[in-house]
Amino acid sequence: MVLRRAEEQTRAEGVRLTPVRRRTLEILLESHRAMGAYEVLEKLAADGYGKQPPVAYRALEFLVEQGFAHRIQRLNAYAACLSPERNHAPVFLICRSCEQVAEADASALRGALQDLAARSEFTPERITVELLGLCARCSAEAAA
Amino acid sequence: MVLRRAEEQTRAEGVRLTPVRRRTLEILLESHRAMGAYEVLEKLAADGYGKQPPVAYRALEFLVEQGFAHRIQRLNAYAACLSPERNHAPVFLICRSCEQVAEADASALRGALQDLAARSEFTPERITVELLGLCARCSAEAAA
DNA sequence: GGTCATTTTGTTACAGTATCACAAATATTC
DNA sequence: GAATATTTGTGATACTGTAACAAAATGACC
Repeated sequence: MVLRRAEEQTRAEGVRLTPVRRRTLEILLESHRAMGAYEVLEKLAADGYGKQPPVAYRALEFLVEQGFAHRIQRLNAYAACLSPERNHAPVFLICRSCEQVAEADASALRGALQDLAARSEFTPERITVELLGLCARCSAEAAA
Repeated sequence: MVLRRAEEQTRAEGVRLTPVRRRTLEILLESHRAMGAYEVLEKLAADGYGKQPPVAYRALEFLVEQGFAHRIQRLNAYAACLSPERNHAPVFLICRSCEQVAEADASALRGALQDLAARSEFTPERITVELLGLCARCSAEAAA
């Protein structure tokens, strides 16, 4: 069970699975859905915890750091498409330092993703593959 | 050249690459980065176009529809991790109808992604793979 | 060219998402 | 139990995105 494992792991790591944090994990587990931070916040507030956004954001951040939860990504930024063939599914290489975005071709991944979706009887409509990290130049600078 | 191709394609499709839309594409092309909608808006406003968010959002939406730009995804929702081993890189199967999130294992993709990153001399730190679509139940309901 | 329907642009107003800065409370260490 | 560090809570505010509607531009038709 996930909660039990979380308790053990936090004890082992010397970090604290405090009541808010624990309750936040429970909320995510109970819903089985992707939840917005404000949705989590409402439930925390209903249980007597703080009512302000940072309460939820901090607990969620902790869970993500510890690997107990994931941050599901959604829309926020735009980049021109450099190879505008119809229906291409690019991989984005996003540099977190200079914010340059490179596109690479995802066709090698496509087959694997289709298989995976088929095994779960899932019908994919939009595929998102992003690598966040450092581009060649910035990682050279970081090393210098 | 991307702009020229966009002109031809829009003419062929019978849609209009109006001045704002064209300028928006130029702005994205000039920056070579992922730009937020408000950043684009500032530049549009400086060029004498509208100053309100919808101006940028609409132009960007058009470009994405036509395949001239991509929407880069960012943080918005959270889900509990069901297999909290350290360093696992899950694929998310997100149902756009019921919002359930399933995790599948991405290890099959990992190799391909590493290769791809290596070829671009890119150092990945965080990998995001998401499939947005319909889960088995919702797609059955949609068919009914 | 003038009229009509359609599309596009612009604005106001507002909803949703996220962070900063600081105070109060709680644990941990010695 | 006093000192320190961590965590929680609050108010204020910034950033991101959308709804609704009016004005302007475009295209089709006569």
